[in-house]
Amino acid sequence: MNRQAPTLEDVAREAGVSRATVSRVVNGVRNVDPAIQDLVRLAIERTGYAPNRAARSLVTRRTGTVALVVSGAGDTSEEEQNAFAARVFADPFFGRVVGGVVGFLRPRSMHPVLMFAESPEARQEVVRYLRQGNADGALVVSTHPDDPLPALLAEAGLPAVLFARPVRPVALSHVDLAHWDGGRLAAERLLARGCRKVATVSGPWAVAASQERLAGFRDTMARGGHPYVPVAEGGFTLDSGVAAMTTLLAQHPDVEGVFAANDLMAQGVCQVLRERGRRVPEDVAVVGFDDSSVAATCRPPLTSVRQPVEDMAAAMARLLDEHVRGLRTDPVAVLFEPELVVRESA
Amino acid sequence: MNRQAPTLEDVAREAGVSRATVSRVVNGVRNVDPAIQDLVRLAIERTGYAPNRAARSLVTRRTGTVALVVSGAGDTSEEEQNAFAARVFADPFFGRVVGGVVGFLRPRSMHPVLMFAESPEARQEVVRYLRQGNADGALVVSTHPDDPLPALLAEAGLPAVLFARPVRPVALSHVDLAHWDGGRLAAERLLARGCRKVATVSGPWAVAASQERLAGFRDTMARGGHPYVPVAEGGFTLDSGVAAMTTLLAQHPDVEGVFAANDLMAQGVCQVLRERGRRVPEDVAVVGFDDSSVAATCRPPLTSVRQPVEDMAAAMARLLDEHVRGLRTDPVAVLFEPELVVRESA
DNA sequence: GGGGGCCGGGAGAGCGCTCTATGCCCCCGG
DNA sequence: CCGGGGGCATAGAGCGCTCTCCCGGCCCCC
Repeated sequence: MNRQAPTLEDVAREAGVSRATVSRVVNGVRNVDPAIQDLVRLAIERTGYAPNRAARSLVTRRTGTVALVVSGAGDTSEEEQNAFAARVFADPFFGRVVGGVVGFLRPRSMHPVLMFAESPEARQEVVRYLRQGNADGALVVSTHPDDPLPALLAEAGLPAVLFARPVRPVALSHVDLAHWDGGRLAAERLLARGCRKVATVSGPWAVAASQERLAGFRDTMARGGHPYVPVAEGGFTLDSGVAAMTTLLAQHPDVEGVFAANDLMAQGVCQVLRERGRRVPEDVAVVGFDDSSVAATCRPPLTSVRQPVEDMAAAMARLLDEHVRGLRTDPVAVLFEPELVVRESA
Repeated sequence: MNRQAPTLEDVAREAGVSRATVSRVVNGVRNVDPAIQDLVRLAIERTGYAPNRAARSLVTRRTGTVALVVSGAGDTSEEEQNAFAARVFADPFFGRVVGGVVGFLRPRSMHPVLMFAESPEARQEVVRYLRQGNADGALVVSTHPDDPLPALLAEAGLPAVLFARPVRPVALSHVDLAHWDGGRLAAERLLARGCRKVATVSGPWAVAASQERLAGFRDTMARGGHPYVPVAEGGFTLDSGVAAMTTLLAQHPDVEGVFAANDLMAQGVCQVLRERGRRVPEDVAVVGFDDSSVAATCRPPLTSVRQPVEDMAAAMARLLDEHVRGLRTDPVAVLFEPELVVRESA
């Protein structure tokens, strides 16, 4: 690539018009004589012109880029930083988020830049990145309830949208699921199957979503005549599901139905049950949460409460776009409804 | 954010020096009087200055951004496009690639923008994106051997580095694994365990890596006195591993060792074996490939041929950086050595 | 037939930064 | 005491684009 990239000036000269006219054609604004439009388009074709985005965004103050930030908790050690990305994507959830975000951005010729904010320095880097005008705003997916990044962004007045409602209120828009209803759906399914003895593996206490799923589940079970439901806390990982179910089974060997707060843990639950000689769903029915890819590949395939992650991620991108363009100024919360997907496990 | 972001000019005024001096301090070049440096730094602090990247890259013709492209095959239908991202990240492999890339980029204040090129339009978009100067170059991970993107990039003279050697030679640098040696390591392990009857689940024929892993495995088995090794072709997915193993087991019920060309398929292999009443590794030893996260979470944990994906990804980023900065002009191939990680499955 | 509005196009001023050319000042040698 | 040189800062010219004026011509209406 020795030859310089053609500029607006070159195209203008080629077409025999002014820079401004070419710019108008490129951006499709104002009325330009159709004949001249063709002339310009031809010149663009001939010169192989591609508008320089740096120059454009220098004046428009827009970049067409958004930061997609996966934000961790406090202070991840230096060594763990490299593994953070791999760990994050080990959960099929994030692939779906990326898919949803890209689905919205692509038709608009926008692009996501991937950032990880699992340490104080990394968080500062995110803020700096946005302040420098590298991206128009941030889509933040927190893996930890105490994530300080949202507050940092709000404080700096940077456009951002969160996945899930933050524990501490922050002046940012977010999307979320009606977790309580998700818990309800799981309970209704187990009740409908006639399960008498029911237990649940919840997510981490500190996570609001865990609490709500649990509340929805318990309230509904109570209404169905089962006021007491044993709970074991998990950490949304397969291993934690195994551990929680092992505990539950020791205390309640006669369990007939289990609700796990995500599919990964439900998979662990199934493993433990099978190893202990219980058949799923004949002896014990299992309901998962998320309807992620593991729900389908699990043995047996999991009945799961579907979280429309792609739609939620797309909505995040849409909200951010509206904030960036000034179409929306006040923070807003968009709530999605879960749905029960019945497979074999319950 | 109503107040305008401070500019170099503002800082210069605040510090009582010229724009150029502030620029020198910010970029740490040339000799600037230490006293004045402090003065400037103080002014930067006070004004909360952050250099505008668009303006900078307009003159430096560098962006500090690289495109991380996951490139598919031919023409994915419109509906599938959204799911492509999710499918891609369902393979733990990509999470590791992202981790390796970010590990290299971050210390240099560079960032990856995620792109998917699974349709002709999407490929054009990648080329356009780079030609517009949105990113300095591309890191390309192809999921399909016939991927036309590398040729497109080479033709346009855009800096790019590939993961894995392309089938059709292309004037681009790439990193790759010594796949043949990987196959050899798997064979040696099964031979050392005394497996007599051995079979293998290969990757797709069209993929060069599959061929080489298979060749290394077969050649080594032959040298060990087993000239005939049954093969079933898989597609690097869990389902395809299940299907392939089902076929193999039907034809060779007395199999004692299985080499699967990646961990996902090895997991499928283990599932089938367990369902058919075979114990792993007591009855049948299983060796996987990649040493991905599923290798550790699989039951039993998989003995696997480790592919240093993070290192390879980091090397891609480093090569791209060298190409972009003109430190390297001719394409180069960097080869990595696999390593056997012994767990329980073999 | 003349004036005002409107439409299509051009000129030029920046956007915020880098970097070259230039100038100032001080120190040193003759 | 003067000329020369080197360190350190400044001035200013762009980088490629958008966008606000502004101007010329045409149409329409009175």
